[in-house]
Amino acid sequence: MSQGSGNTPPKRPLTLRDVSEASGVSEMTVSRVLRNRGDVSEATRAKVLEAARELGYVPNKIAGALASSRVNLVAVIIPSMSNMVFPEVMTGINDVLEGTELQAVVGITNYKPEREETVLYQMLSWRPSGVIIAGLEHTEAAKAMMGAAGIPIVEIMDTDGEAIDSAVGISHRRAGRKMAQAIIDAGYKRIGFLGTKMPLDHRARKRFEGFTEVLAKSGLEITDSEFYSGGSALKKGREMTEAILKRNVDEPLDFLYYSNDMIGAGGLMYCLDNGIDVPGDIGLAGFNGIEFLDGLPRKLATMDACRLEIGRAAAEIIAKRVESDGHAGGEIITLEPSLEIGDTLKRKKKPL
Amino acid sequence: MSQGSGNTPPKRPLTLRDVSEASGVSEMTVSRVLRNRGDVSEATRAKVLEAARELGYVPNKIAGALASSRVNLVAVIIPSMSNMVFPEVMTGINDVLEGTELQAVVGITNYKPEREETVLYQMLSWRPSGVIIAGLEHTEAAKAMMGAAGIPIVEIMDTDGEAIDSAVGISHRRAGRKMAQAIIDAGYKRIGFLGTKMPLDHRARKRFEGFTEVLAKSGLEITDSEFYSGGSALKKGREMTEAILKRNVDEPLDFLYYSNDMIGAGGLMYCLDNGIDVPGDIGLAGFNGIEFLDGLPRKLATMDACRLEIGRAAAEIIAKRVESDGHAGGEIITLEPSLEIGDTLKRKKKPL
DNA sequence: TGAGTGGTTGTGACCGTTGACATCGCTTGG
DNA sequence: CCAAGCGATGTCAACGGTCACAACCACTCA
Repeated sequence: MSQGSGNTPPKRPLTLRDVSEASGVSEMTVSRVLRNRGDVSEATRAKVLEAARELGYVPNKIAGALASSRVNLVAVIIPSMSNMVFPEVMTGINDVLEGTELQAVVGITNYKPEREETVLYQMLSWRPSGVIIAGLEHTEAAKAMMGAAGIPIVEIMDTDGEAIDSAVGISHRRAGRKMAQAIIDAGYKRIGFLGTKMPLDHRARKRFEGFTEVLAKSGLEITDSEFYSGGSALKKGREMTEAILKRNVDEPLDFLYYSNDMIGAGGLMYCLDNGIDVPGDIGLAGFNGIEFLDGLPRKLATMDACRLEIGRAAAEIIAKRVESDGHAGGEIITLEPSLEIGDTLKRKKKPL
Repeated sequence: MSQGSGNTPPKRPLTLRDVSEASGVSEMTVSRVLRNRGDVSEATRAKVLEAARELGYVPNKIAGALASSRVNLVAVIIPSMSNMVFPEVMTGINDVLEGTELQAVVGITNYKPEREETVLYQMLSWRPSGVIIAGLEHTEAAKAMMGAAGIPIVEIMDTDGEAIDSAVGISHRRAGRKMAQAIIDAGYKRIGFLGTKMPLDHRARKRFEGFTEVLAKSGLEITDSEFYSGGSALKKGREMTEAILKRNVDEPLDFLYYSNDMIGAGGLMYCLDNGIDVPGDIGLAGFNGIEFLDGLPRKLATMDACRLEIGRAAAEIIAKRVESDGHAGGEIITLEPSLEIGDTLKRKKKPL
């Protein structure tokens, strides 16, 4: 329990005034130098920078933001950070934002609408330049806040629904349909579905809806299904797969559709460990296209959710709007998810 | 490209003044109501809340923070978000912070010291209440900034070195030593090492150093090694394992130590796919203890890095300091990583 | 020589909220 | 009956910057 710092006892926090006194110019000039704004002679610029460095001055953005009513923050509100999908969206966002003055600030909702509302409120109270938020489903209050915020709002991941302002994503219904069609085309008939308990995962639900819809058109329906929540997705995938297969030994399933790649990978491993021929005995498919799949013994069929691209596009919309100061908005970008057949979805007919 | 909002055209952003006028009291009273501070009669409180809700007023924390010089933000600076270790640290931090007024703000450095310096500067310019930063190695400028910031600083993950203020972590040297000892005790002799190219991953380096140190004491040394950077860790693990094994066919290796669990898992899968008996022919171990391992066909030996606990403890230090307003500091917490033998590290002697 | 010019620097108001303190209207007790 | 006491509310000056504009400084050019 010793004293923290060693050299300069930093009593009162430094301000522009300190730097201005140390360098013999006005605060305004210091401000200009530090922001590279307006003309300042090379001589004074050097003098000021030297003094600032010397003192270890760090500008106070709080004061700056208040005075200029400009905040270079973009609020990013997502449900989770621990499932490989949103980190990649973040990467896309950051890629784009790095080329601008903007800075992302992340809030996590854990898939809880009330939590989302709180987080949104917190973030808006910092008056960010824009909001990127996952999904189209929000509480009424949240929608109202975003509608009234007067800043660009981009809802990401999903375009099956009505956007408040702009949106970037894929149609999950369509993704579900597309996968169903591919499975049907490959000749599978007895299909099992494995996924999260969905009440709050709207995108998984929409995929499921699209999926069953297309099955129905071919006179098929889900033969059995299995749901989970929490825990290690890989392990859950194993367990659920075991459960669903053992439950259907008489008339065995010939395909398993997983609502995400991680449980799909678990299922794949279960099958391989137990000598089940994939895709001979049974076909498998997941959703997301996580790079992680590359290392598996067999490549799981999946559908790329365009995560990186979604992040990029969303950030670009914000950046553009901030720059042009324009209140145009209302841009909707629907990306097309690509089906990746992999090794686990090929059978009788040639696919697609 | 239509107009965004529908109902209330939000021209000028709302302020306390708007609410005060709408409810017929002074701005100060509104402020008090909204912060639950000081005595306000039940009647006015209700009136004010009603007006605020009606208008959709969101307080401006920028102005609030400036006036009160109190910012409920904690800067969290970490190298990456896409490798399963830091997300869990974040979870620990958030767990604790949720019980306080504090709010974490994350900055990502991508393991680049200059980037870390920039991010730190950016975050400090928001005058956060504390900083949680990964590692003990920083640029001189970064150290200077933190030393002079006058707020609690907690360096996490590692305690092999000198902390600026407080620190929470494990000794990676010790972790490396411990693993080496376990491997030696199990009777393995020809040991390969597989890891990241380490110049910037100080913690991996320290584990490596501790590891070789103990080997040396038993008259052993690393027989061969293999390094990678970027890409899917699982796949890289496979590839590197194949490479290192094929390079040593004459005198085969009997153990592979991986610098993280993900490449370890890839290695494990390679071995299983190729009929190599684990741990009979060869033993394997990783590092981190990611839950993901639970789903693998065989449980990889690993060492838990106490990620959740580190996050929690760090957040607690900050919370305590903020609350007590105390400038005590200098607290160092060294956690003890636990060895998990799993299925891939047992052979001649019985382990530990 | 004096007005015009353009680059540099300073001045004072203001951003929206909070802290400290003053004020107001009432109840209370000697 | 009045001072004290108290809860509820208002006033005003910060907080640390930035903005718009004024002022100043050579110089140039007629």
